[in-house]
Amino acid sequence: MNENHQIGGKRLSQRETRAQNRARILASAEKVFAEYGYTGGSISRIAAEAGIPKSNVIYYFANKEALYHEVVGDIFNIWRAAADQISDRSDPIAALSDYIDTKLDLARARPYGSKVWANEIIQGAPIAQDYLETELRSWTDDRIAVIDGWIEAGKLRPVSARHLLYAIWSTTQHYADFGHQIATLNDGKPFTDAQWEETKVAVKELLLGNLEMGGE
Amino acid sequence: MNENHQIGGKRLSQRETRAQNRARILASAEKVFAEYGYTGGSISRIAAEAGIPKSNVIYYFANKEALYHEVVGDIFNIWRAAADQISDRSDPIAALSDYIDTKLDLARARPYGSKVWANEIIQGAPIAQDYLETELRSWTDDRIAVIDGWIEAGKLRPVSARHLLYAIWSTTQHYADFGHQIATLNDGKPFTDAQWEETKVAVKELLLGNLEMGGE
DNA sequence: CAATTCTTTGACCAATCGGACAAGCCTTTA
DNA sequence: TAAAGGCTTGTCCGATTGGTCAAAGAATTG
Repeated sequence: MNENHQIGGKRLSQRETRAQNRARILASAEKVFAEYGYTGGSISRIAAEAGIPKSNVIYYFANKEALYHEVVGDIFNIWRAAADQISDRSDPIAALSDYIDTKLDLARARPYGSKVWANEIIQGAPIAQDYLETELRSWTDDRIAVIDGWIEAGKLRPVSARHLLYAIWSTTQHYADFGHQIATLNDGKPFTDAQWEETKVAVKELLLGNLEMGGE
Repeated sequence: MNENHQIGGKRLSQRETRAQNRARILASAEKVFAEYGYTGGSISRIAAEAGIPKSNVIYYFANKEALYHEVVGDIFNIWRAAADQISDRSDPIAALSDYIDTKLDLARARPYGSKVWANEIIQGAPIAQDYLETELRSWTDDRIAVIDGWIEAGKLRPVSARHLLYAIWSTTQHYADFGHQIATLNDGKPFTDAQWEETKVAVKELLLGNLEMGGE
């Protein structure tokens, strides 16, 4: 009996074991790929992080690329789900505020995922290219249309919807991807709860403060 | 005689040869490290990019880490020089506008350098930590003081100076680091001159549009 | 021109990489 | 409980890595 295959002393079925092991490997892989990049994130390092032998990683994922592909897909799907909050019918500023809040929450909750994605794009998206050309492309076009609709309806000051989206993505993800730099400039300490709240307020004010119609 | 050691058929001195070879290797290393990361950017790949044997790279740079260190230091110094444009005495909006313009120009001119830096920070700054703790730290503190001074003097709306700096860094560097994603969303084509100009206008409007006192 | 120094390069090395594979163990199923 | 299938793991492999070294070539110096 493997000690990993129980929770609170209760033995797990093979189904549960499989799910648990895959999840553990995926979490370790996300961290290791974030910290060392794709090439530097070796299977043995991922295995050590997960506390299992290297061979066991290969057993659950056909090869390194397949494992990496799942890690990248995970964070993309999480972001996509969060992005669907920008609904056409809501108040523009409220919708964009929610989106920024959610993105910053994710930057805090899943920094490794954000870093893996950043790494992937920096290196030319050898794996994620399909996501970019299909899902991200259509999603972006949709949201730009929504924002342009708001502008035409007079609910939002005229701005470049595309560059607004890019600014939201870059600023929010910056707090994950460059978290180490930010922590170093914060006396080496990661942000506290209060500092994350200040960040939300500041980012929203900077990016959205100028978009409200009839502003002061 | 080595064909590399001449410019326009004129033979070069050893001094010139040395400088030329080092520069060529550094440029190749910046590109390769950007595209493959530190671990993935092998010496042989850098050598191939530079068109010389691997041993020759090691001859000019003691080891891979030393070469990488110079690449990282180069881009940091370029950014620092650009940042000194934010002078205390200039008009706040004009100074910040110039800074954003310069950063976007650099994102376009040196995208590989920006990507190497991003990679380095994402991975916890194993090499650049000293830059962060000394030069970046004091530079950031200085500029925050300048911006806060502007606010106290009533020249700028009250904002978080720190988060404003982070927003400028993240948005401008995003156009380099995520250039592949942006190009994919731009029908697979890199930005034209006109699109870069639009970017400058849009970024400045988004980040600075709300900071002017007595605004409309 | 001779001696010295600098540059170039291929051969070589230990370490690590991703991955294959087989043997043994455990769980499920009939 | 017996057979079958899934899980775990150590061992092994060719390829690639960063780096050493010696020998030969070219430039500089006296």
